[in-house]
Amino acid sequence: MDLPKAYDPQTVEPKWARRWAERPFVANPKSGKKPFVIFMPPPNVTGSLHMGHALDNTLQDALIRYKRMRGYEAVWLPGTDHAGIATQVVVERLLLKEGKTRNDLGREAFLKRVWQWKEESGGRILEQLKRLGASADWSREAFTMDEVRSRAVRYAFSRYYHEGLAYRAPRLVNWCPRCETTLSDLEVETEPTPGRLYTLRYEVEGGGSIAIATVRPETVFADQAIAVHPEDERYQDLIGKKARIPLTDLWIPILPDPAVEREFGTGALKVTPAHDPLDYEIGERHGLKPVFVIDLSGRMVGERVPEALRGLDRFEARKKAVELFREAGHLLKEEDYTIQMATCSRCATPIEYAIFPQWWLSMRPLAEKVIQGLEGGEIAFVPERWKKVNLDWLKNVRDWNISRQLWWGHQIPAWYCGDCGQVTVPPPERYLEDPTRCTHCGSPNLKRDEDVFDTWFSSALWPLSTLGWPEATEDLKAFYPGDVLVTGYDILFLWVSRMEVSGYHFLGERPFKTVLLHGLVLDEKGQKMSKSKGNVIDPLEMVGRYGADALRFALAYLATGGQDIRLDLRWLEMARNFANKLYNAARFVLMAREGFAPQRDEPTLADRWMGSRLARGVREVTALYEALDLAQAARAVYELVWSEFCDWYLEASKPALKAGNAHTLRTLEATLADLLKLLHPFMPFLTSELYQALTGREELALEPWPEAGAEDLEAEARFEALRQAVTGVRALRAEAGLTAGQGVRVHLEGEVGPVLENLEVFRFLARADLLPEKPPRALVRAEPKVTVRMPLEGLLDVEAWKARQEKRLKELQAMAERSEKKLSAPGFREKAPKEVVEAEEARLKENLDQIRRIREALSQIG
RNA sequence: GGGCGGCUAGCUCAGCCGGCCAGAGCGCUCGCCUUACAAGCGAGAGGUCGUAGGUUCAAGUCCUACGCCGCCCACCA
Repeated sequence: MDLPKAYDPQTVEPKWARRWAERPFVANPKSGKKPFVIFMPPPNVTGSLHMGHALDNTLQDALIRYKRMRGYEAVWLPGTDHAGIATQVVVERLLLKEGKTRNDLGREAFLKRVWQWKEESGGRILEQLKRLGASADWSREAFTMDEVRSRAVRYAFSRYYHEGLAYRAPRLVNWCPRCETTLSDLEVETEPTPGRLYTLRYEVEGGGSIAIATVRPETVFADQAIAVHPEDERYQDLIGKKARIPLTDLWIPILPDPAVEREFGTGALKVTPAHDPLDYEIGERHGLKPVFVIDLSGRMVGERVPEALRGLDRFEARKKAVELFREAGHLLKEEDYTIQMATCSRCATPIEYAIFPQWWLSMRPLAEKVIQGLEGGEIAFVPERWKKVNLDWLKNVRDWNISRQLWWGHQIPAWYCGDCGQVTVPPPERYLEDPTRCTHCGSPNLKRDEDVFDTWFSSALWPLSTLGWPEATEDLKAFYPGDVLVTGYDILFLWVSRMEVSGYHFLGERPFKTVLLHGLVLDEKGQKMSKSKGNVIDPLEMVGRYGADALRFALAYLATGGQDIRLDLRWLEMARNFANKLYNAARFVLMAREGFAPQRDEPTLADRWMGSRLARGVREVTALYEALDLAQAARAVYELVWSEFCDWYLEASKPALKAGNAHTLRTLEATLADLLKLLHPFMPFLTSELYQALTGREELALEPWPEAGAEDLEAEARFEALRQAVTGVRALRAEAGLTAGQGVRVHLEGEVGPVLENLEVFRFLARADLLPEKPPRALVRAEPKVTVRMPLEGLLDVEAWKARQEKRLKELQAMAERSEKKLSAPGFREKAPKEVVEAEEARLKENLDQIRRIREALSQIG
């Protein structure tokens, strides 16, 4: 064997990545195996892999690989999302370099460009996932705008429309002036922004005035009323009167409305239905007409706006308007104030509002079915706390604006009649046919809606559409509902809830059985990673530096309890070192096998011990995978591999190997093989490589999961005595100031049988020989099962040893005291379970015994 | 305004449906190139488990307040 001493992932990983990409794990709906299905959250075609994807897909791949080895028909359906705005923006930016806009090209040519771009670079992110080792069914790769998925979108809309759940209506909607499209409420964020609160005086008819507070003084020209709380004593005599908008001759009523907060500002609110959602609602209650003074590009428009402000950008206009009010004596007060600014979640531009007809989805009735399902426990949440969050959202859900004024996306399959003005949407039975005549008046004068659907409208159908719905495909029959949906909690509402809605509505059933929500990957300071902050850690760079296995293992190791992960590169080092450790352990086994000359074949104590620990390990790790606790599973395997297999068994096996014990070699090989299997879901590359070298078998991913064997408690107890003897010698050696190379002779007392029967193992591990006689004066180490004595001869450092013993004595006494107190506490013996009491007694006895032995040793040294 | 998460060793984190002496990785100290591995081996040091109460035979673990840090939802302009 001339394997290099240090493991180099770069020479191993690409080979396997290519193999799994070129010959993917293809799902077979007719295998007869029990299916285990995961829908991969489709990354944006525009995107490149970030740590969130790496985490998300590591967890999914670990589950899929685990279940595949357990004998399930493991189905992982991958794909990408067309990501409406994001993609359109990318291509528009490319056009800009040629000095063109999308309008220069026109819709058709522009879309051609986007598709072209998508074909060229849209597959990049999936290629990156393949490098991470994702064992998805690449033969079933889906795209939210491919033919099958487009059919699903058309069918879903047709159903919704004809069931009266999708409707078109003019309402106040969120508008992003930069993206030039409407946004759903979920795509609007509120950003605390330093600003100013202005108090303005409005003249009231018949003399007097009323003061209002506003952060948007430029919108006063769109005011339709002033509202005060109905029970506000200060304003009772003003209700019903009219006030004049400053700088204009426009008079607006003073109204009572309960939505007004009396404590805020002056207690009087200017009502501007066209430029504020709350005002819009108040306006609806009082029949006010929304009037716009800001257009879709964010500029001041309309006759109501004083000429000096007309055409100005909204923020420019604000400054100017304040000046005008000040000059005219309308500005009563101006103070610093933190504005809760509504911004576009994509581009952070402050939102405006607009009213034009949009398609809406009635969420209330749709959510109802989901609520029932969730309350009936049909979908499990991990961690559980998200269930309530999900339910609360569903219970308060508002209608969803599904239209977007973009070109890239699914164009809404609705046609408007040029004659009667009515809408025609193809019925579900002929959902793929474009209508040629208006269904209301028969006119052929039809024009298709120019808008496209919100990207999330197609994402919401993902669990259905990836299986070929609405066709009754084999896949759909075999693989719906999915088993575990793995994603970040940040898209619980945007995506998960909406899939629940689609699933329950169209198939009458939950789309998945369990939702596993993991945390977000943050930078070392706990901040979100973003390009603008420059704190992004690129997963592929980490793959290059540490290997994909190490990245995967570190992420899985850290994904505890759905907690956010502050990425610290030290964890990647830990994982890389672990891979190296495993690699070297395997190298040892392979080297041991080479030229091995069997002399005997009998199980050693160490063999039996390892078998027992492995049995327990398999049982524990398997249970953790089943509980979806992948972080603890990763930790348990780490412990098993490093602290048990490498630290003890590998070392203990050396004398037996030298003696030609074939049983030990077989145990080494078999244990390693099982450990590789347990670890494979986290570190697929290295484990596959090593398994192949060890067994000659081609594909570890397709090997069966290990069965937990029987535990051997007797062997464990006896090996434990041996371990304590070894540890005792090592500690004494260090306390006495001896180096590891110096051989020592020690006397053992207590449970010495295991040592005597495994003398070579003891001598090798402890580098010590046994003294037959108890030395009169010795440094002593009192372990629970054995007492180790090292004769006081030569230059032993007695002081260091003494200090150590004194310290140990104090600890033991403190513990013994605690035990005694506990045992004598009223109620303990009566109320605590028998095992607990017995364990406490045993502990006390052991501690007292150790104390006695240490005292004895100290007194003999003097 | 409502809700959620975090606060455990110098650092980054496990443990929290109560019960073996509170753990890991890194860092630190001492000693080792021991024929798988210095990305390593052996031996150690290092925690009033945010604060204050409470429940319990028993509390990082459950309850109640409070304090910071962070996130989500919501119509105080």
